[in-house]
Amino acid sequence: MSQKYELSSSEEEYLEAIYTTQEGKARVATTRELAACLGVRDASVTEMLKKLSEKGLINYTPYRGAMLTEAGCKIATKVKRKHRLLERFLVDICGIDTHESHKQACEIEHVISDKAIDTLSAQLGHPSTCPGGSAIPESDSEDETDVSRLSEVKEGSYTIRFLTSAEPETISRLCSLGLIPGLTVRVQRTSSKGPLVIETKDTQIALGRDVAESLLVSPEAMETEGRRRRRRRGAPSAATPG
Amino acid sequence: MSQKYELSSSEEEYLEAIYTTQEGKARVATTRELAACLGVRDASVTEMLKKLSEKGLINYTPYRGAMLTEAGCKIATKVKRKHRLLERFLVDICGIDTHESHKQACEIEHVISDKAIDTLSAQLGHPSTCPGGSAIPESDSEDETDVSRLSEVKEGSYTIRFLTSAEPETISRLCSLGLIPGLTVRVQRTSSKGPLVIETKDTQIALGRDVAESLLVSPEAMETEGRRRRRRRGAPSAATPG
DNA sequence: CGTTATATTTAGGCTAACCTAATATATAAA
DNA sequence: TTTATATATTAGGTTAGCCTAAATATAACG
Ligand SMILES: [Mn+2]
Ligand SMILES: [Mn+2]
Ligand SMILES: [Mn+2]
Ligand SMILES: [Mn+2]
Repeated sequence: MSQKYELSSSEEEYLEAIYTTQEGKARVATTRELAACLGVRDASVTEMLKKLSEKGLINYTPYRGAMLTEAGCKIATKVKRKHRLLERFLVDICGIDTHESHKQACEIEHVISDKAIDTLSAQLGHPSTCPGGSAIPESDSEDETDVSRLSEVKEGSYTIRFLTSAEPETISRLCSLGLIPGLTVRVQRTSSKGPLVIETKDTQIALGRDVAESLLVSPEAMETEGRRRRRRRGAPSAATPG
Repeated sequence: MSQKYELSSSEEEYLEAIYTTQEGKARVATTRELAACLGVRDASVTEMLKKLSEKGLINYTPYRGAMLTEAGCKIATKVKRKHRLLERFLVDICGIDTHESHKQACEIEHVISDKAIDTLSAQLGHPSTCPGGSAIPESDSEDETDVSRLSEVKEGSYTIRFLTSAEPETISRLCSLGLIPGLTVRVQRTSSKGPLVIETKDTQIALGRDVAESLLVSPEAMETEGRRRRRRRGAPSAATPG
């Protein structure tokens, strides 16, 4: 049933392109369209369409065009989701320009795992669109992570998940305060105006509202499986020396 | 001089492997070692060593082994840095297990840009080791973090970034003086002893040395190129629809 | 309907990065 | 030093994914 083929980057790329041309109106994608979209020659497209058809990922009628099958659509959607989330990440978090972020996203999308991308999505607050405005498909695996901006939470304990800001200095500042992912902080007072006072292990810090906005936190974690595993890491593995 | 070749993932991979076998002791890497490390056959290694040698990235003596040149080492270091930072990211932030994170990092490292990885490093608080414990090489591009304690700066204009103190009252005091994050102040005199005199928009304030210590400031920001560009982004580009 | 223009496929090549098998060199043992 | 073993290189082959040019199918037009 569910193909456990390992698809090549190129095969995924073609599926993604078909998905894109079909987006919304569900018409067939023509050879030329795809060639233009992918920056390859028509002949290369034909070749790949035959292969994808044999794998049951598209319905292909020679001289007529191609259309994703259920199976193909599932894969394409996943890839597109990764692409768009990665763009969000690269643009919003890393401050990469849109052209570069597209290029990088379109490579990383083929190697990043489903699990990693779901976490990333949570980190970003489950955005619904990519920087260009296109919709980001939902994940099929349910993964509730409760992430919000530090500037919006009420009193209590929170774990820092991520620093989001395109401004390097903001990040530097947060780092120099030790406010890095993994740290648990207590939010002390939250008057709707003025600085936010938070307490770390040994210090109190007042943060400007704007800065607090760039800190993504989740409620002090109950012991989750993922976290427990993470804490337990450490023992340098001889097998994967980095 | 500085090779503006675009290297393939594979070429980078070999450089990285040579780097790894050389790490610490600077001996040559043998064909067999590399083959084992990369999971390919000896013959494939020989082939690639010749190519890398021609590109001036390694010193290769047939039957003897290979060693990175200055140029090759620079590239290998960059790749390794990316690898290890990505592992940190995938393990710490995404909760991926070490084996998987190694595999993913080893692919992403070849496509993620220098700029993106530097931002990521900052996000993670500039970690010095990968999850396995190996050192993460420094970035060659300087990334200014310019935060210091008010008690230590010389005359000039500064912006208050944070109030840090173990004492809740200190923070309250500073807040009541209007010394909150975001405010720009001029430091007037800095005798090495005694109170510090600072000037805000409309007042002069004398601060005790100890209090000044809990104020983190950065130099009044000039408009940097990076910052300007970043602020300007935004307009969704029709060219790269995600 | 025939003719022309456009879109698509087929045929035949190329390159990077692998591989196996055969050969050559270097090192260790006798 | 000669021989045996381990290591490295060369020669020749395969595959995926691209290409160009030629052949063919479809669509558009008078
Ligand atoms: Mn892609
Ligand atoms: Mn893509
Ligand atoms: Mn790699
Ligand atoms: Mn690697």
